[in-house]
Amino acid sequence: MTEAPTGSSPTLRDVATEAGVSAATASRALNGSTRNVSPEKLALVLQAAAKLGYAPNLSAQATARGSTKTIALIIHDLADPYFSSIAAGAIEGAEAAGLTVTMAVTDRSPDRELEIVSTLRGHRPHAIILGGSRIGDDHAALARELQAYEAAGGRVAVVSQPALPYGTVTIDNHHGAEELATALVAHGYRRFAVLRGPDALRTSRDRADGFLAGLARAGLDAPDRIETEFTEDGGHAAMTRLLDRGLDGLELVFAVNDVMAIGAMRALRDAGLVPGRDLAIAGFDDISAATDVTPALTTVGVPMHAMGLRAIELALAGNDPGEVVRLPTTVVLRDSTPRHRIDSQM
Amino acid sequence: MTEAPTGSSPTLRDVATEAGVSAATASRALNGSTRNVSPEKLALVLQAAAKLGYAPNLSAQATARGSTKTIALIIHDLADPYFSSIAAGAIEGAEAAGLTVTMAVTDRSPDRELEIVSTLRGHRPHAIILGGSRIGDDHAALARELQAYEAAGGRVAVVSQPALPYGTVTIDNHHGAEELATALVAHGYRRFAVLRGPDALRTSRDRADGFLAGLARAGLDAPDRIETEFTEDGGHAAMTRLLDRGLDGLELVFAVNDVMAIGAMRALRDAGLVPGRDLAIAGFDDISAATDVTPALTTVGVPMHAMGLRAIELALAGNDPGEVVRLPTTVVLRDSTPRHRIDSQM
DNA sequence: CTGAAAGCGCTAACAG
DNA sequence: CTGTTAGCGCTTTCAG
Repeated sequence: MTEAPTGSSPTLRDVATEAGVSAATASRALNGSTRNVSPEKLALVLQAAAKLGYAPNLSAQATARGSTKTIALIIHDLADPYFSSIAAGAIEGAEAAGLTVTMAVTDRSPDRELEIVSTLRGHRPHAIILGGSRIGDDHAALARELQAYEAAGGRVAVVSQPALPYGTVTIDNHHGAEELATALVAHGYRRFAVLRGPDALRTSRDRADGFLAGLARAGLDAPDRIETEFTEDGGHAAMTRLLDRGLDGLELVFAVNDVMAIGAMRALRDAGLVPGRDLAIAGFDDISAATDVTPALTTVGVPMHAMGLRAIELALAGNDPGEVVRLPTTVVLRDSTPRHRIDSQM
Repeated sequence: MTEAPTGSSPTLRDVATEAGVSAATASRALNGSTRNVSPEKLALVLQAAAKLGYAPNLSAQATARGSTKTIALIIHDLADPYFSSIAAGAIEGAEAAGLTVTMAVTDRSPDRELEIVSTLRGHRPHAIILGGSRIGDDHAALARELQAYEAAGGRVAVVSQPALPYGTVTIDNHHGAEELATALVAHGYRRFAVLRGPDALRTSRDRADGFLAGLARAGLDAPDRIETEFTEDGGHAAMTRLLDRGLDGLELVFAVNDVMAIGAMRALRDAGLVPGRDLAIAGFDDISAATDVTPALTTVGVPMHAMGLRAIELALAGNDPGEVVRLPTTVVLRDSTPRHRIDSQM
């Protein structure tokens, strides 16, 4: 691959000579304590810089200073609204702090994630943000890499992974799902099924368990649980399976995330049924698509943008190493779970 | 047995001494022409690096080499599926080439974009990718900044902005919309309205114009044009306005992008109407939400992911400076525009 | 093949 | 306030 020579960018020295001052003065005028340089020279330097179209070499700055103005953000999938919202929040927070965001995507592969952390470490970023829950439970290698980074003075913050010993911003998946269950029971529903993701996925587990807990608290039996992929197609497939088997009095299906729920709705329509009327559906996350679908999807709102933002703050503040910030979720009842008729109460 | 001092990462020299070789050899073993170092020393160095958890300081590497292994990606809005898909494609391409992506978002502000280009230039990235169409037509300052970057050996590629003198990957918005119009006319539609974005937005203009051209070719009159925001709320507002004013025989509304179309569908439902039945709707982009809504949205498919990918390739190849890659769009007819009854053909 | 030495562009003590 | 002098961590001639 062609190595484009960056040779001809004007350097600090160019600016300095152009302005008739020393490199040190130029540096001070452009960055350092602006206070200590005379107004005239300051103007001269600024003018020279503008004339030459000077842009400081950030790499050189970084090596000289020993620290960078960047934040490394690792997420699993940019095309997923869940992650891109977190990323948007993180970027906003970073920019507010005058930091640039470097970003890499893992495609949900733990191996790739490990590799990325290792590479990113080379950038000596101010902080590394892990933006999403991990697939597996095997953190050993990742933890070691992170450990090394932190030992060298780096900061780490994690979104939605209460498993690592770093500042973490998360939500209470269990509680959110429990509240949803309670609200749905109050709406008159009694016969549920749960569409859940792979068991290894902590998030999925917590949400499914929370939902069951909510039902249990209302004195209801544990519902059917169908395991499937954590994706829209997964939701579609699971619902199709459910339909094949016969609904048999089922009133509401809770999918552990919105995309699954949306897939389930699609399966219903494919079978000639109307979501919300023939079978109620609820999801989790409140991605923007939740209000685009018809009927609008009942779900649990997750403050994704805020999570990204808070993760940055957590990393930058750097007080309590293991601090956990738990952001509140909100049950959002929409048309996919209309108030249920009383006579179905048993 | 040298222990890395707490608070800083092990350096190349640390690895070198640990392995009992010179820094130069360590450098060669870890990066340079692996050929020129003896197998034993190679092994020694690798082992030492692993033991110390060494991660090369990329900034230092960059200053020494004068070039970086990064690509700077500038995007308008990460939460918008259109841009995040482009970004995902770009990231994929960059990673395939062993490059890291640095990313900044402009929030659709030209000033911010300019500022960002200026800052990014300081990173001396291998290439800068502008990932989306610009709001205004005033490129002067941006062009100058980019010019300076390129003069210093940087590469630039642009997505969807045929206005700048750089490698550009784009789609034929005009043609795509024209084809859509033709297809819809063939479906029996005759009375249209167009929801368009701000006039300054080139993309919006081209799509609206293309649609009109398609109708004109079929011998139909120019339809109503409503200008609004380029967002879902904009689509909602415009459609609401349209409803207030009375549909008056209107059969189909074409919104210049999918999010606007989805907003319009929402407005319809808010008014108690059924999209697709009472009024047909079509959009442009084919974002994933287009298949989530009910009825599924007729639209023009844009290969966003591929655009991001090609932009990287274009930048990296660096042959023709002003090369324009035009990716094909595809009309996708879905349920939001059912075949129209013949008797409405007037 | 390998080490010594000279930078890369910038910052940060130190004297003046 | 400002110039001089050292580096930052790494790469890369240039001799051996």
